[in-house]
Amino acid sequence: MPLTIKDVAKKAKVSTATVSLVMQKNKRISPVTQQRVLRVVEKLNYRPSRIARGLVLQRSHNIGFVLSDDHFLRTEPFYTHIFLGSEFEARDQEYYILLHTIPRNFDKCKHTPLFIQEHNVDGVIIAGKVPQEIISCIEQNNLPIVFVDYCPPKGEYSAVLIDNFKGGMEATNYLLDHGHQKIAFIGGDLQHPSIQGRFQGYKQTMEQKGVTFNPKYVITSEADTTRETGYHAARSVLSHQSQVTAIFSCNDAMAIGAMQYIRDQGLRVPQDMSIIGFDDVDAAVYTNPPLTTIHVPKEELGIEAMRLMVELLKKRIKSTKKVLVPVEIIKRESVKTLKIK
Amino acid sequence: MPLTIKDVAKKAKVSTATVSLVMQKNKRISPVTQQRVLRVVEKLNYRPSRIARGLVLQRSHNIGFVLSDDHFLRTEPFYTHIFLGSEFEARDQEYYILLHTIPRNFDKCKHTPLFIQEHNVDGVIIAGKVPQEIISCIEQNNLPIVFVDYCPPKGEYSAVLIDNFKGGMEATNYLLDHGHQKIAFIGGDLQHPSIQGRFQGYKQTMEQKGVTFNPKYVITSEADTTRETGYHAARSVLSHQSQVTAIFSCNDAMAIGAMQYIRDQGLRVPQDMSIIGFDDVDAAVYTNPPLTTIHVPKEELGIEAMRLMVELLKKRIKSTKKVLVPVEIIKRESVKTLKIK
DNA sequence: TTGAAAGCGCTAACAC
DNA sequence: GTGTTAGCGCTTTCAA
Repeated sequence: MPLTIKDVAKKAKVSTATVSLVMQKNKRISPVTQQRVLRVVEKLNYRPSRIARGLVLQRSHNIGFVLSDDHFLRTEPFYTHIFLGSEFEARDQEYYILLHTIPRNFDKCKHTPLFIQEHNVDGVIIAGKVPQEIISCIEQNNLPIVFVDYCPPKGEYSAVLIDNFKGGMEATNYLLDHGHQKIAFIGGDLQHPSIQGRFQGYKQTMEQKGVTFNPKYVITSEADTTRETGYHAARSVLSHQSQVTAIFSCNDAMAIGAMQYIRDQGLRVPQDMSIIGFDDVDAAVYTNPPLTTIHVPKEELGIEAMRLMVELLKKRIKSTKKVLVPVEIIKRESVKTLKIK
Repeated sequence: MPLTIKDVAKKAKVSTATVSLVMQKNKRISPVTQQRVLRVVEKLNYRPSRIARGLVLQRSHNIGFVLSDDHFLRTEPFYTHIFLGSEFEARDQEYYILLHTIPRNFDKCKHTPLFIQEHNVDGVIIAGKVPQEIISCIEQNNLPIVFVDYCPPKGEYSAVLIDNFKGGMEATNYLLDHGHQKIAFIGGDLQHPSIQGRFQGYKQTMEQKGVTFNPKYVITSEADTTRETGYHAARSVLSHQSQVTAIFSCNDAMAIGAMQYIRDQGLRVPQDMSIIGFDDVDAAVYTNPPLTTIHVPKEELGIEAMRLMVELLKKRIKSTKKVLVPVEIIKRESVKTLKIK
């Protein structure tokens, strides 16, 4: 019942091949027939079936987007923004995204994306850390991969990454410039490249500026980087390192948790403790006081990932490319200028 | 290069028809050949191509999911949860979701989902309010629609809706039970069915309980239902209706904004003003104090929508069905018991 | 119980 | 410049 190329061909009194060529804006067709066909197309409101096209072209024009539901459901909607960025760009490029979230209790059989084996995607974007099995499966099927915000340390991969190191430097410099010297770093697993990058930015800046780096000021015992763990990390800092005047948190979620702990202790931010975050999450505007942080262009990460994927798809040869997305400091009200120096 | 039904057929020494039948668990195949084919399928790790299947079956096994990006990007990730609910259920049912977000500056030509005309979805789920043109376009293409959280007042549609009226009643009853009588209602456009439902629940409960309903306590002049408008609405209430002891906000976002205003005035929640929200948004746990609110099972809304869609797709005949999802009150700390009564 | 063959809607090589 | 036709991977009649 739905409209097909035959209907258009019949009505325009041409062959289906001609219609097909016109739809592809092929030059070989005379302007006259082209106009005739186009008029019918418009009148009938015809669009070639993506599925039929996909079959003959052997390309689905879909891109898989894989991330853990844990990441997606985070209180701070960081990955949501990345995902939406990719979605916007996909639409611009006339691709569709097939989202696949991975549950915490990953089961290889049950949770490997169907779209891989069913040849329903041309490539897949992986946001954040996912089980290695998924990556292997995609590679076995010879599909191009673009990583966003996380890239396996081993192997040659295409990826869109945050300039974590530079962000760490900027945050630390900002605190230093405001007279802070005893700066704590709170974060989760230092093995994670993002956290490590941010930490290295902090550490190296301290050393460059001739401020002694004190490992006691570094709290990275927490497994996760949530508001809860930020709360705990702040407790560690305040109870054992009372000289600390500022905290650089590896992300906003932990910074928000830390602020909560500080407030619960009857102290005030920034009067009694300065704090700077990383990510510039939605909630950072609404904290009390608003959180000074390193802005990560989340939509842009997603957009760049999609662009990179399309680029990879265009050139037939396998190649890898890394895109580093810049960050910038957003000055709000959680850092105080220290007079005593 | 990718694995096809032919490869399996050849290796199992049967025809492609037989393989196809086996894949569909068709009884007509003898257990012996069935086993033989299945073994090859397993060994080769074969899965029928979704696209080829789609072409011959005339079903894409994709479901479109349409919502405004405005809704998706809200500070409170309400629709994100609905979307993820649908995604979970889709995977369970071996469907895929094609997301399509609609920008604020909707342009009929540019922003009508491609997947409709390209026969790339079997049906579409519409979450929240979207332009009428989209709905018309889907209907013209004879695709089933399931609405979530909003349903056009006119016409017979399938929809999954929140029991807003009951939620409004529960919230109001809770305040009444805690001794409040002068209860303000703050909300956005009363024409919106959700807000209207919540408001009616409030109004009718007041009247039923013999508490005079005072229209002056109703602030619905705001166009939107954001933290900002909640802030403004609270200002209206506090400056003109100083007798009010409690506020019922039509959603959590406005409630959070209202709390901010109250705090900015040097007043405290709930000591000086009680407040109850609606939605049970992620942030409601983190407010100071945590917000008492009406919980809306957001994932479930998405799941139900997807289930309804699949149900519609199974029975060939057109039919409509409405699902009402229940809500429940979540008691936290933003409502005080009034002693004076 | 199994296989041959047609055909889903489209593209592209080739013929005219 | 345009039409004919084979075929993408699969399902499904129909025949054997």
